[in-house]
Amino acid sequence: MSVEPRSNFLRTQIQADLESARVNALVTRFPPEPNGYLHLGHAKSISVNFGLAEQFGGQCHLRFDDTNPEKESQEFIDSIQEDVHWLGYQWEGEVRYASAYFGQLYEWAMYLIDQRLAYVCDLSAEEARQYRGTLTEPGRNSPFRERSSEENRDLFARMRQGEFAEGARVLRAKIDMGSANMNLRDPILYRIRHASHHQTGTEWPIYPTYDFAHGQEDAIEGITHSICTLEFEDHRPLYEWFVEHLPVPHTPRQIEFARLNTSYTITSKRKLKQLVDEEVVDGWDDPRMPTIAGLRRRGYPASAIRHFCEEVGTSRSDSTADVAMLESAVRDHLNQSAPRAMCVMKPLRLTLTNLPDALCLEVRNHPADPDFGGRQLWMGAELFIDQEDFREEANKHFKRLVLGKRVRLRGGLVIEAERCEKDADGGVTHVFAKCVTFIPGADPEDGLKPKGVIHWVSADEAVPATIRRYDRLFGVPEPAREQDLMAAVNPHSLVVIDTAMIEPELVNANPEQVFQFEREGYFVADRYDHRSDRPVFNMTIGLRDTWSASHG
RNA sequence: UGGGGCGUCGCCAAGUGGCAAGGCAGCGGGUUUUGAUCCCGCCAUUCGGAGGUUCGAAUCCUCCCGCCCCAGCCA
Repeated sequence: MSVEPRSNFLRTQIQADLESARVNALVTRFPPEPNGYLHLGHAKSISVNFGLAEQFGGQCHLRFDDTNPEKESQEFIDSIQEDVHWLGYQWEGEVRYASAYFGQLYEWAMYLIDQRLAYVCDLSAEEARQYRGTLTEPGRNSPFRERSSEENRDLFARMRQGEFAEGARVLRAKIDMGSANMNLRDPILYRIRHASHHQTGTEWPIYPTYDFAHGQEDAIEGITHSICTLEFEDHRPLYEWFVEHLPVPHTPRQIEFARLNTSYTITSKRKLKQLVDEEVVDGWDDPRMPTIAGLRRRGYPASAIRHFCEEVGTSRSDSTADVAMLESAVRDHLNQSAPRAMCVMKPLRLTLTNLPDALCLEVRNHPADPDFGGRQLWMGAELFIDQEDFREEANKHFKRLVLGKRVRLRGGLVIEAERCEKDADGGVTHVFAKCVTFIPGADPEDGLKPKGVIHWVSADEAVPATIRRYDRLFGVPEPAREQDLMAAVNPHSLVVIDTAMIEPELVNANPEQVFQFEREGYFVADRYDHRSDRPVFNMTIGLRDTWSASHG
């Protein structure tokens, strides 16, 4: 089930770096800002960074890039660690924090000041924006650009002491206001924030920006390959500028790859939050959410998510992977790992008119893997089958139960429908059938084998259960492009069925345990809501269906 | 319109001058006590376009076209 690592530009590059001894051993890092829940896009980054370290016998760090206290919290730090673990990865050593390097970063800022490569700028945010110029016009030098090192040291030290108001001053690198690369137009290194930080409390009234922090964090940790997404490409010259001008202990290198987009899904934090806030979903871990917590609650195996990330590849071209690839990986893994069971979604009473005694059937838990063992199922005269599996009359394409026709009850006998009862509206309420065979697994003696098999549960033993059937949250392939996101929400993304009847053993399912309900799909015992006296299963994904689409 | 990237099958994606991998989707057929799984077969004479170099080009050169990113004291 594991996928062979396939060739991609990162592996090629790392291989070359190792062979040329540019680096001795690979060290990567997954550096989320703890300001939200991880989603499928993060899973890709995690799989790239941890996967590379695994493949090349290197290390991967987990580092919280916590340089902006206002948006971050401990809650996210905890959930991110849980998600990374759940995905099957373990970071090297302790969890790292950018905030743990604030002291070193401060010293390096002073170093740049001494080198006359950084200065305190008193321009307001609005003024700074005007001085920056535009994409086609160069910027102008700040009037504060030529302050002496002494004055800059004093001012920066006082910024650090908390003497100034937020927005009053910033520390900037002195690079080139005329650069065609906006990031080099005297980028901001530090800003004043009188905010409490989840790790450092009120120790720091100034916080380094991403640009001033990231490469140096990498250097401190000995990261050899700092892998990020394409939008940071323009930041690379700045990343390198700091590494070059500062006395850092290592020389990390930034490499960018295209972020993962998946059809029918959205990964914008703002939009996901909107879904939660407007109660379109039941929370960040709603089984319809593309968050790791949501995918987990949906029953998607971590191994399938890893498989998908590997299969989709890693390149530098913007692309949108078909969500069908993810679904295929999920079915693939679950087909092999999920024990089979039976669940009747819409029960229709079936009476076997000529069954002498209840039978105890021995049923396999997996059709292809004997290691799953078997279970005993009682088949009495009173059963439930699905309403969808019976018709009074039908053409030959309908391979289920039809009046006067035969069908096999999964794991049991071959029966033939004799008659049915209907309610005032003409809906079938009860089917009567006779057994054509009486030995489980046997074929009819007259040689007329049924062409269909349907699932069933014992009316006496089956237990009622709540089934939550999920479908795609959005009805359009690129919801991110929708002007009105809410209008693109699939109104049938969740259908709750309270009338389902399950095999009795299923009440003992462990939370998060996935079963294949035969002929229906894969279903997971809800992590939080499933109880033996009140079973709740979430539909992970349906079985591949090449019939109903073309035949209704 | 400045700078930086990216264009290989419906969707991903290998390929780095020598016969265009693979996966997903799709389509045919076989097996099957799940209309599932599994198995077999089909699915790019052509790589955004046009020129050029070469015995030979998706790969090198030139021009053109399209898409993405950058003007936060976010990351």
